Amino acid sequence: MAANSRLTTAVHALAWMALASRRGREVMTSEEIAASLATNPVIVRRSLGELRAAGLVVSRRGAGAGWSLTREPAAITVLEVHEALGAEPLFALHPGTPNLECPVGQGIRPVLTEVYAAADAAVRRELAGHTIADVLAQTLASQETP
Amino acid sequence: MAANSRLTTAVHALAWMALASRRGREVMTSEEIAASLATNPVIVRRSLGELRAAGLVVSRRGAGAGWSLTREPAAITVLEVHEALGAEPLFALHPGTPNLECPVGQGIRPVLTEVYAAADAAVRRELAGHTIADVLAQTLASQETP
DNA sequence: ACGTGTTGTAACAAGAAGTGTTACGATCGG
DNA sequence: CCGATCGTAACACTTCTTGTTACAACACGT
Repeated sequence: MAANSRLTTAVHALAWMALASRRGREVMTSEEIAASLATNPVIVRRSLGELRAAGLVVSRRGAGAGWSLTREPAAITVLEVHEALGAEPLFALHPGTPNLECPVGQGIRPVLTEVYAAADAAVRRELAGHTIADVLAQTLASQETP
Repeated sequence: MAANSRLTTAVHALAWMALASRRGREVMTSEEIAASLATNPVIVRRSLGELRAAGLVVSRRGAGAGWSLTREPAAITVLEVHEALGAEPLFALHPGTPNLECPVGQGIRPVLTEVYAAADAAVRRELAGHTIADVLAQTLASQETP
């Protein structure tokens, strides 16, 4: 369970909200969203709470409250979701400082930092190429062939 | 401490072995390598053990034993190191199965699998563009300007 | 104004993974 | 045969993620 499934949770929730919105249901409760994910409503609130901080969704309290998208699904990229969740670097440098008396230990960190940044940028470019609308369309398309 | 520093450890070790090899020291003990990383020899043996399984290094036991590269540093890409360490997927799908009665829950998994695979491929392309020799050269170059 | 439904959060448990340490058997060169 | 070194198991510690329960804050309808 090491790898992050948080992006999956968030994208699924947004796609589900996008579909409901298209059907006229603009507001959804965390419980309804959790039902689609087969998980706990608190998980949904936590995830969507981060997306709200990034401005992708809004929530209203009180009776008849819930969550809504703030934009068209076609205007939300998976990259934005990823960053809203506090994207962590793919790779980390040494846990502690390496031996600086060694030529490699002294100079390798900036080099690896650059390599890792390039890999990170590549992931971002890839995620930026998909929107919530794309994901939803492909999800529904895969079910039209019985 | 969430992110993987294993790639850093392994690349650092290989670069250090490459430098030593260039200086005539073909065999290094895990203790010498650990000294450059400022960590425990067992950490090094664990990392290099995975690289040995991938054929990137060899080890010899007994007195005067240690580790050696099996190829020129210019022929080892960072991608190979990454894969030798058992590269895990960047993102995971749902921890459990989502609700299959929901159209999104039913169809989203293959869609996300594709998106994640594309991101993975992008990282691999990036890492394939750097070799141990590159990393070592850049590491040493950064120290020539006092 | 009240009651109800929902969010917002805190607290906690369980599990997984990474890092580091100690210990000890296995192996090989001299 | 001895000593150095690998190979590996066992363990502790930390951090992260997921999931759960609990409860206060809040807002809408009546």
